[in-house]
Amino acid sequence: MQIFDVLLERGFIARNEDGTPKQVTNPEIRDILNNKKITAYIGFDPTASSFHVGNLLQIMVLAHLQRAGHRPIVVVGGGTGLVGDPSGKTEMRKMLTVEKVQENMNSQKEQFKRYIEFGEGKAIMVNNADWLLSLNYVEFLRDYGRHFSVNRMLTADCIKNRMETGLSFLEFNYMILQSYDFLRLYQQYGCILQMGGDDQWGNICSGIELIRRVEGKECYGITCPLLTTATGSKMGKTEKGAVWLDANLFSPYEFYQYWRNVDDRDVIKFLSLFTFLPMEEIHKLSQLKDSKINEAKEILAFEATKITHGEKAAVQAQQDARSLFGEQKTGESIPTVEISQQELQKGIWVIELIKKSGLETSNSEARRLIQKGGAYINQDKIESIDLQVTESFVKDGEMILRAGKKRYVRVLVK
RNA sequence: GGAGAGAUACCUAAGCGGUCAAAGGGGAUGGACUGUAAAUCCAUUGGCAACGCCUUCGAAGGUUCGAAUCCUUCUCUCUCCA
Repeated sequence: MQIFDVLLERGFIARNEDGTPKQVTNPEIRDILNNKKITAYIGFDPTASSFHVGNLLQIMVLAHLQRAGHRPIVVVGGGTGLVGDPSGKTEMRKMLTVEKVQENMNSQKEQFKRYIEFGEGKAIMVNNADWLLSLNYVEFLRDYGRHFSVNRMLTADCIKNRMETGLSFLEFNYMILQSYDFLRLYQQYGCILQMGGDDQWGNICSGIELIRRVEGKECYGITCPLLTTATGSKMGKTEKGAVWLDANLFSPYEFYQYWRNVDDRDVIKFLSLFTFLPMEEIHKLSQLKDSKINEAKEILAFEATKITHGEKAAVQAQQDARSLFGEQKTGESIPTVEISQQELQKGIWVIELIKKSGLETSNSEARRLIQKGGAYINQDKIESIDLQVTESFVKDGEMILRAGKKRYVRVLVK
């Protein structure tokens, strides 16, 4: 099967009821993608120091394109990040400082390398600050501003939606800058396809329009569906916030657990999107019913963790998960805090220890957890809020704290 | 620049002089049930070595025995007009 159809089947391209692609500017792109080698891009604004699972879909698209022999371009939004994309948002994002954007950009760059191969003849990474920041205002308006119709822009969903809540001129310009990005990439790299999230439709179309006017050439756009989980919430949000791809913000174990705990109804969808397993295999897994689905969830968790954190971390996370939910009740990859021998000799108040472990953030919360009967130390329920934890609780140099059924922290004594 | 409306906890949204640490909903957390799932049910949801005390209703002042609630000024947001 060829790449366009692969993307379609795996769910990267939204489908209509009858299975035909829904969000493609021009059906010609199917033949082009299937039969030629082209250059395609997706832009990423550096709004945070790490990507999260919500961004993963777009990254996977580029990885698939590369595997199919196309040349992906990653556009890092060093310039557009300073403006802020209003698409899909109900209110203006906090303006990022120039330094923060720079910092975020640097750490994001490293993350791409786990999914996409860069280098001679391979994928390209560019920063739109390189051309956007040096633009001359009046010159830019005369050369490109004249191609944009305000009337037209106002009808784009991403702008229209903001007519209610308000839209600053700064954000209004985002679309123009992104369109200009596409034009530059077309001119410089022959890039003819832009992909992006569902909310990027307006921005992408606007870029295609600009290229048509300036260069008289037809380019293409495909958007990916906006992912929500079966329960309707946004993909990649947990109680603790976003599911980060950075191991320091979100440990491989927790990452593994995120996938291990997805809703039954999402398993097949996620296997298609977030692993490289062949579809035949995924179809087989979709036959699993009821509690058997857990096997599919394990595979999903393992494969997804492998892609983001590497095989070694995935093996470790899987091992630890099995041991924690099985007999052993320990593991190296679970979130770990350290405590000193001296501190323990004096004895430490459980509530203090729970707070230290990060399981809860205040004494009151820790106290409530114990009172609700959800706090455990080394698998024994903590019965009293007055418990003093001493060396007698240490086994093999560590203690395992647990809140509820799933939240584990390892306390390492040193 | 002119006229009006508003700002309440993680979000939403009641309260409009004491009974307010602040209803309801959502979310989150713990428990029951399960399959580390969903749905459902119960409980908890400002802080504090805690039947008490301390700090919170945009900010600062004021009125009052008593303020989220009334008054003044300020900041910000929205709507209409220019």
